[in-house]
Amino acid sequence: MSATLKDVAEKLNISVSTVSRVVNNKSYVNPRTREKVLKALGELSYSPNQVARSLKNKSTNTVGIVVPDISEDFFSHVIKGIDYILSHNGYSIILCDTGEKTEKEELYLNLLIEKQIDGLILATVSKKHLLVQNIIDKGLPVIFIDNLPKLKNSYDSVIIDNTKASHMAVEHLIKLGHRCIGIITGKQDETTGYDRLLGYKKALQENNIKIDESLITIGDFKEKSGYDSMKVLLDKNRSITAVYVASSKMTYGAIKAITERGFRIPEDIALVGFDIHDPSGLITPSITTIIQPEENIGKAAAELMLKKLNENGEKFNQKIVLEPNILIRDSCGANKHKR
Amino acid sequence: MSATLKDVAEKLNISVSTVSRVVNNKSYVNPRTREKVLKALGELSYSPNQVARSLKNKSTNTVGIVVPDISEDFFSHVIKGIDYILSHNGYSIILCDTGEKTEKEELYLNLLIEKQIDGLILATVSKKHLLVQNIIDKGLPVIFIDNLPKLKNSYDSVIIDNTKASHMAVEHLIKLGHRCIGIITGKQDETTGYDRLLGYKKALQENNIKIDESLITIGDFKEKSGYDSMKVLLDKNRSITAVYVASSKMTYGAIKAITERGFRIPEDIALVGFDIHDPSGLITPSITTIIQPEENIGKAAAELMLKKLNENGEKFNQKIVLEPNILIRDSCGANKHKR
DNA sequence: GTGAAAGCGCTAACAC
DNA sequence: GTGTTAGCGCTTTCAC
Repeated sequence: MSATLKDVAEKLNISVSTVSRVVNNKSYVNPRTREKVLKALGELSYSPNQVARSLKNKSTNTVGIVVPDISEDFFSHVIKGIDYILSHNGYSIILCDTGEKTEKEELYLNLLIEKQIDGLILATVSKKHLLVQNIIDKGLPVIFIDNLPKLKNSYDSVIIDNTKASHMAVEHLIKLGHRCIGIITGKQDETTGYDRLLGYKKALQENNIKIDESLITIGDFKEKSGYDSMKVLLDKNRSITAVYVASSKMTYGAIKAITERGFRIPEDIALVGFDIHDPSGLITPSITTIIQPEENIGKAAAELMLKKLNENGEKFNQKIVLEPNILIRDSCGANKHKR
Repeated sequence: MSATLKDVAEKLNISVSTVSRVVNNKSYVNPRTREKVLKALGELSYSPNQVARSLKNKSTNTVGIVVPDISEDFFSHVIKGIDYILSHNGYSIILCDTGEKTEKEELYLNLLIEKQIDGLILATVSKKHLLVQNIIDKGLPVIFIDNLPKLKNSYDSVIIDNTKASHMAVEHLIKLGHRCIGIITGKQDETTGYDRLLGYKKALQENNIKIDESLITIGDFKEKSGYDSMKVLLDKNRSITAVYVASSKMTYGAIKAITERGFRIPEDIALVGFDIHDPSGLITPSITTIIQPEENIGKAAAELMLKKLNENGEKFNQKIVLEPNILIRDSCGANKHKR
């Protein structure tokens, strides 16, 4: 076992409070005793017990992070950004991967509460917000990322402008001459899915293109739904010349469907994807895509968290909206296409 | 604030110990009082304070995970595996991303000690093992993954058979008729880099191919070093027909170098990469690659950790070695190639 | 079957 | 400037 304040105090025949004072650099301590203590601290290689501190201080310097899938590029990068900021400010993170399961999310939230986290950053997949509402009501700082819940009051969040993201993607296709543009978005009870459809519609309307419901498909952000939706689009609407797919995995699925049906990208179908990273630079054709500033989302969330943690008790209810980017690569070609 | 045992006890005019007993289901409690307590627990929505428990029990049910870069596919998948197993066993994880910095690694290790973690899973980048040696000597369960340190005694680890991985890769190239095969491996003071070179040499020797030092290059697992090393290989050795690259990022770099020099894969240079995932299936040419069973590495590490945690005090010093896989795709062609 | 009491390691009034 | 004390919320002997 490692040494405690008491051990050090006994060794020097002084009181624990004095030792505590030098450890924490609080209030004056006689320089001479201070020296002695410092020396003893080193000799016994004292290391403060944060659990005891936490119990006393009612603060663990820990924030919980709950995400659906840590192996997704998006989340791993967000987490990297969070950890970068929080670790520089004396906080550590307890990471929880829900595997996109609502029940697991609940288990984790309860566990985190028991562990007395100081704050929570949450990418929720749940539709029932009772628990998280309780947590917020209790006064624990909570910041939502990625997907936003429907709660009775406003709350803190860091997201990208999903409407704008879609708008950018669809604008791009329209500028290239496409008018019959399909979309594969996410479920409409998730803000990400909803907003991404909204931006699509807005872009079309602004360009006086009639919205054709047969060009709209709803997936679940997973690969198979992208594949299935794309097949539906190709079958239902023979004049489709372009498609915008609102998640990375669905994009992969959609591309497989397009290829299987014997169409070429971008010659037959132009495509804008989402969150397509391609670190190898070898994806062919390279995919024009919306990119979220993941690490910055993480950093912004962490900074907002620090603010909430410090200006204790204040309710900010900030909604930080970062700008998405569009990365123009080859999957839309450069010119007007007709199929 | 949430209710404490004391709150519940006072409400019922009984002692905290009784309440504690029903919460923990320990020793007999009169069924009638038990009922009453259960009811009160619910009414006050009691939630145990794990910090207090931890202080008392000297166990936090938390394991620290320290990795160089959480946004790397390899680590994010390993972590997913770890969390999957540990969360099912009542443990949570504190995640630390060192950004491949030795100093940051040390900071984190000290922090984790202060937070009184019950165990540590570590992918170290450090060459100085003083601190981690101390941690092990203290009796804290430590498991190494990915890269292994040189310590005075044996220790627990979960890795893949890196020698075998290289052997498989090079065998594959030899079978295809290549005899002049380059390698880009990692630093020789890291076990990963060393073992991967070892397997390369073994495969050549077994096939009576003389080892040519000009075909061996050492990178640092990052993209640029793969790029630079490949250029060196192509320049130094005009008869090279194949290359094996021992990390994902270096593979990307190497491919860029090959392309820039105007060579084709696999026609001019056959290539076997490492950890190339390609969820899109769109990388062209698709890369034949060694694949590590990441989630299983994580799961194995977590299970070993649980074992150490439970059979308290025992020293296992197990070295769990998982099998790598080779995924045959297109980057080696199918036949004998000469340049 | 239940309660009283000590103590985990620390901090922070409050004395002196 | 330093020591004494109480207490954070919990578990666990030890009595009764």
